[in-house]
Amino acid sequence: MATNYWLVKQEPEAYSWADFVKDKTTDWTGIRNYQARNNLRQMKKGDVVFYYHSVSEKQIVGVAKVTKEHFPDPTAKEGDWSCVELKAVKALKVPVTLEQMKADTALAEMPLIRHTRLSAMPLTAAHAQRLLKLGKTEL
DNA sequence: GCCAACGTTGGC
DNA sequence: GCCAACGTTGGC
Repeated sequence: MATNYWLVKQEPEAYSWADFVKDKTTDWTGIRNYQARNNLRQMKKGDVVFYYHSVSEKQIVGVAKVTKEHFPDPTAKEGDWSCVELKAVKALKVPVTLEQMKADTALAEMPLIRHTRLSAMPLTAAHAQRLLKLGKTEL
C-alpha cells in the first residue's frame, strides 16, 4: 500500500512539537471540523504527517507517523468525531515557513495555503518530497 | 433549502 | 490586537 502524506496544524501554545516529542505519541484529538475529520479518517497506519505550527510561528517543524488509525475522539462529549494516534518521527533540520511555501510554485497549490482554516489535510507525494527537501531532511 | 448572522481561526 | 475568510447555525 502506498504511503499517503498529510499535514496537521497546531498552535504551538496549545500543543507544540516539543511537547509532542516529549510525549513520543499522542492522540490527535479535538478536531471539530467535518472536512478535517474526514481527512483524519482516511489516514492509514504508517502514513506520514507533517506538523505545522500556526499563528505565532507559521512553519512546518517536524514529521510524524500514524500509529493508530481513527477511533472515536474521547474528548468529544457529543457528536461524531474521530482522532488518530501519531508518533513523532523527527524534526525538520530546517523548518519550512509559510512564506517559503507561498513563494514555491511546487507548493503554492497546497490546501494549507488555499484553505487556511483546515486543520488536517492531504498532501501529494510531490508536496511531501519538496517539503523534505526544503527542510533538508530525509525520512 | 436558502441566506443572513454569528463565532472561530489564523495571517498580518 | 485587528480584521478577513470561512464554517456553522438558525430563522424564514
